[in-house]
Amino acid sequence: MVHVRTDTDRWVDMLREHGHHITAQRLAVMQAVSHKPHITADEVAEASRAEIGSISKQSVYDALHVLVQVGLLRRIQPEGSPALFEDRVGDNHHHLICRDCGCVVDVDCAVGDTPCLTARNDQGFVIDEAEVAYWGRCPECHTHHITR
Amino acid sequence: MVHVRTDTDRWVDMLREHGHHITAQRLAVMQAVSHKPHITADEVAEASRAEIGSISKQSVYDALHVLVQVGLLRRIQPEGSPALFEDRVGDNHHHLICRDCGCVVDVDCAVGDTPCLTARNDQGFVIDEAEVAYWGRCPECHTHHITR
DNA sequence: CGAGAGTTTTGGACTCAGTCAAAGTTTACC
DNA sequence: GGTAAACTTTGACTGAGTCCAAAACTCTCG
Ligand SMILES: [Mn+2]
Ligand SMILES: [Mn+2]
Ligand SMILES: [Zn+2]
Ligand SMILES: [Zn+2]
Repeated sequence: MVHVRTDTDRWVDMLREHGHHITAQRLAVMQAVSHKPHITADEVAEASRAEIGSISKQSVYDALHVLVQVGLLRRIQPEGSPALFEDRVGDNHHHLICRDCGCVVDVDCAVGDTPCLTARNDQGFVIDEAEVAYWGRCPECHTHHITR
Repeated sequence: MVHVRTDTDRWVDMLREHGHHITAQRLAVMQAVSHKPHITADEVAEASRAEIGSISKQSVYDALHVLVQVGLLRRIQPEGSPALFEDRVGDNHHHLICRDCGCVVDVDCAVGDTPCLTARNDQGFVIDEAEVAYWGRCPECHTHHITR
């Protein structure tokens, strides 16, 4: 019987590689985020509780921090929103954000793979990330807006 | 004697055009922001108090909101920072942000004038702003970091 | 398997930036 | 100058997240 490498296996390895313990809480948090990208800490808590019975608010935040550190999760925080977490990492993708309903949608980088890391004049800064947020209205909200 | 059109004149006109009252508080807030770009609400309060004696926290927030609305100010909010205000508006410039000291520096848009408003695939969104934040280390922080 | 070291989780108090709401004050306009 | 609308003040309140010290757990090694 062949062993199929599951997501969980990957998460476990990644945590171990970085010298972290494997806990039910951390796996539940990964599960929650992988099932709903751009999820809030609060929603993660809710989903994790459904999964493992109970988890404290603090553990959710701790787990999210560790998982971001080891590179399994990415944290974004649009203005006016609490932090959002996603498991699509390492591809430097960007986000479309609706001003009305706040929904967030992935969008591939317009420039390339390791892209947009070059500002026209970097003023001596050593840049490691270019974060792009496109603000506007999602299709639904736009329709409502003009037909009102 | 010729009348020289001051910044204050411009602020006053702009407020009036939008049907807002001219108040000492609003002018003091404009003054504060124009003297220190990327200033926090708290720092605005402090500076305004020095200018006009006293102003409540709430009035500072109210004034900042109105001034953003009429287009005299712009509000940005890097992750992990309270909101920052600046009077350089309408030029779609972007920001370099230091991960260590949090300092914020202006950088011209890499694309052009009404630029970067085109995502590769906008998924039906009607985009009105492309916000770009370049994250990294400022010259000083970078030096300290590698020589430590 | 069992013990010990080191890590993680918990719950509760706390912070910080910002908002709400009601009463008092100022501004604009006739 | 008098009036209505707009603005400011004060103080309580919220939401998201952090701090802390004690209790519980995971991992490693004998
Ligand atoms: Mn995303
Ligand atoms: Mn700026
Ligand atoms: Zn929408
Ligand atoms: Zn710095």
